[in-house]
Amino acid sequence: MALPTAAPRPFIHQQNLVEQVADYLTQAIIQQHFLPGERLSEVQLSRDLGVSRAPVREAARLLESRGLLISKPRRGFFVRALNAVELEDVFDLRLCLERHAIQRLTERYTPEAQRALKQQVEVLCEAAAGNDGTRRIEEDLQFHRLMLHYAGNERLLRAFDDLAHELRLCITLITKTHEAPDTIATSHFKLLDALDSGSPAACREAIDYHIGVARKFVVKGVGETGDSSDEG
Amino acid sequence: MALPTAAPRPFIHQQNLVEQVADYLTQAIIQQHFLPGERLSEVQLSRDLGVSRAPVREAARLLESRGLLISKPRRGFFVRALNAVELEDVFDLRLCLERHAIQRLTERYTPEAQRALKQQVEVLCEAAAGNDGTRRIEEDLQFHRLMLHYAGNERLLRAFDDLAHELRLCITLITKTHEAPDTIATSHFKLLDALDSGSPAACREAIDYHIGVARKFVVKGVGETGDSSDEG
DNA sequence: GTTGGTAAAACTGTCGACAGTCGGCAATCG
DNA sequence: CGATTGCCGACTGTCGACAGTTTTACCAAC
Repeated sequence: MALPTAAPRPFIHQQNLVEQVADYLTQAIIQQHFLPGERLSEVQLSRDLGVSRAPVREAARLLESRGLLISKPRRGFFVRALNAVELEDVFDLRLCLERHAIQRLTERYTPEAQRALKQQVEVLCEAAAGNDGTRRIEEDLQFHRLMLHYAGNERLLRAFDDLAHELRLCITLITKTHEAPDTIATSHFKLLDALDSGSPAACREAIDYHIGVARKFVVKGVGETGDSSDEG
Repeated sequence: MALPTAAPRPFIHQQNLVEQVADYLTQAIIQQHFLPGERLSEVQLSRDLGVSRAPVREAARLLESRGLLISKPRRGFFVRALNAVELEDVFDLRLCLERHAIQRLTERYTPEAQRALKQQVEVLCEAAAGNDGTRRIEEDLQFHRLMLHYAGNERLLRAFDDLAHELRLCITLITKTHEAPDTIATSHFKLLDALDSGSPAACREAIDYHIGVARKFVVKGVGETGDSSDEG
């Protein structure tokens, strides 16, 4: 069974201008080089990147479908600005998907899945100890991707991946408030314990707690930085 | 809707070419004017529609993000072919989303929502009595969209809308086996009754039953027509 | 100082064209 | 006779350009 390939490029040709532009824009947005609500000029971008407008437009469409950009006809593309309500919605949907996933997972919890998840938690803990905030987030997401993957519904995983782009957006939006390494470890080990117990109720409780913690962190962060509510 | 079988009017005049092309392609795919797995030529399409390749490409990207087309680098776009497993996954995800939605709905079941849903069921029943299969499906989906809407999470609704495109794909794929009008009515009235009762357990049971029925119909249909074995 | 109108600038939507690449076919070689 | 290789056609990826629209800047009037 092929492990899910998370972010950038494990393989495959990167001679694709569209993908390159999309990656560039994604990074730029997540790292806040563009402010939320900011308008992106196609000509400006194509000049900066040294390509024509066609691949820029296609990449922008791609990011629009991922919820990172918003297109307004005859106006152009704008960086998605999440307000508090939308943020709650994102985490609520995440809860919806992961509850379902973990329930399915209890019905097909193979030793292979157990091993892979445990290993990923270790990787995550290692990453959490370091300073690279981006990597910590990616390893965290990768753990959840693994859960979704072993839940045995690829479409469910795709839905999570779609959502993950927005998750990155609002998580890195408040990169200052990051959880302590031991909190992360505890939180994920609880998930593993619940899965090992085989009890759906315990799993549900664990995932509710887990996502609730993450949600609280982000909501708190938005409260501190002030929510970005401007988008006509 | 006048769908061109051989030679469409080579001219579409309205503002948004991309959306028009996307709508045209969506209809054409759903109504099986293109077979699953078939390759779509950009030049051919742009010639037929009387537009340039740029809007065709953008529309194709859009449909790719909706899961109706699949892009292979340097090869072009292919009509998505769903196999049995993917089909199960689609309905499982639908179950995931609607379970969550109906649970939320019980917590905020306003008279307005009640009225709107009831009215939509009546519209649906009326549509079910007629012969227009497409309209019946649309009104059915619209009822569920309303449920998702009144569940109060716009992101959840968007996830459903994304999925709905694939639902249409596999439902109309087997348009012959359509449910009897009274079955549709009964099934939806059960949902309304469950919501009126205010019991989350009853709601969950109702939605599980409802989607289970729909799933069975489609799975049966695929079994009859033979599953469209997929893309390499 | 503010407001309203007009004109210029910038931008998006769309188009046609060119180059690199892929798949298929046929001629050639073992 | 089967496999390999070179060629040909078709197609996608990308580009620069044009037209219509939106935004902005400027100037005049109150």
